[in-house]
Amino acid sequence: MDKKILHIDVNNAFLSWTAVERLKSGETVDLRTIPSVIGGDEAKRRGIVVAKSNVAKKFGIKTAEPIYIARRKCPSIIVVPADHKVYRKYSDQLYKLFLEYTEKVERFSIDECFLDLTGYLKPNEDIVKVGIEIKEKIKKQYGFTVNVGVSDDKILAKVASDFEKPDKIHTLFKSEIQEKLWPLPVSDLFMVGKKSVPKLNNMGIKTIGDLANTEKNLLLKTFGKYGYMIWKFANGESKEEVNYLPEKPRGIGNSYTIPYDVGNIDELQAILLELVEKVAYRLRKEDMYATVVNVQLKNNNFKTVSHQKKLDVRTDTTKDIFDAAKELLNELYSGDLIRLIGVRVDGLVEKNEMQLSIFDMPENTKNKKIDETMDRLNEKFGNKIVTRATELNSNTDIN
DNA sequence: TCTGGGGTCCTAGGACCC
DNA sequence: TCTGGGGTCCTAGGACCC
Repeated sequence: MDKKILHIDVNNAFLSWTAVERLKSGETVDLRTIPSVIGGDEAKRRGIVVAKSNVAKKFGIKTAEPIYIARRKCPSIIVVPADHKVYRKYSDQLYKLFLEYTEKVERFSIDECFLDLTGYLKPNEDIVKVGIEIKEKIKKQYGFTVNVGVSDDKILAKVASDFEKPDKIHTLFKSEIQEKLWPLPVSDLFMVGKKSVPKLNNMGIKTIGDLANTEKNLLLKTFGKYGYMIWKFANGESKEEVNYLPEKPRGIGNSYTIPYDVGNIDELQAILLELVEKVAYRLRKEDMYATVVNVQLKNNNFKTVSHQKKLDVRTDTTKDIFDAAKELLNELYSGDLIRLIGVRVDGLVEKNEMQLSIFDMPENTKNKKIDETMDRLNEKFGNKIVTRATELNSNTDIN
């Protein structure tokens, strides 16, 4: 049976949500009606555009570009900081609303969901009508707009929601791809980014239609798996499912652009510990163990290097992760001036089941106890109240 | 006061094993 | 006695997404 899929995407999500929130608290200016962006703190060297109003877009302002460039394009631009709590709130509200239509809702990102309505429509009920109903309900109830893509293929639904914006619904059924999809530039296809476009263009592939009609094996030979994937997307044959069951993360990371360049490994190590504490805390919240630790450095020339290390023993303790991360930092650090430092845990495995035996040996229990206590105190009194910097940075073994 | 941060997945090459 | 080949694991880096 043909699938019935909606992809729903909030228009200028962060900016719209901030605008709505501000209007609710008495602000009279709607950020959506003036040149405005959500942006990072320039003084802290995080000054890029995260989201923009349609008015800002008319000035040629682009997402992810430095704010000083945006300001050059529009000197009167209003820059507003991000507020992830607000975004989470609206995202959750949307998700709940979608669940009224089907239990098969995939949260693809904070502001995008796929809805699989296959088998959830009444006899003769039109999926487009349902899409319109959802779109209008959101506008009326919450005061922001969304785009809706409708298709019998997941990837096509996603591409469709990206057609004309804002506050629009578009269909892109498999039967419509020749007319609606193939004339578009290949860059409009999901997963075709700015590195692939010139390579495809050099092969004479300019439109999605060109891609769809290129010999599959040529793409496979030139681009490997990736080539075959985008070929399937271009032909409306993604066969992708709406993954509505919550999934455990594959990795957890935290990185930090330091407001100034750092050329001192002790200082890097101190920052690394703070990052590890956050990562390890989240890992424990997920009830998972890590088997790989990864440290990344970006120098003042924006060159990025990373090292990773598989652990002999899976762990969720701050100490184990920090010990590994410290080693990796020492290997990596060559005396450059460092702009960003990051840590990730990967190869996550679920805690449940057997697996206990040798990993719960007595020498580990003390570190676990420390972590549990720290987590409780941090939850009670807020982060940063408690720090173990001295213990973990000293040379004494806390075992 | 020049360029974020969170992810996922893939690839290529080396080590190692049979 | 002139250098196999398949498989797995590990690592570093990169492409892409929002």
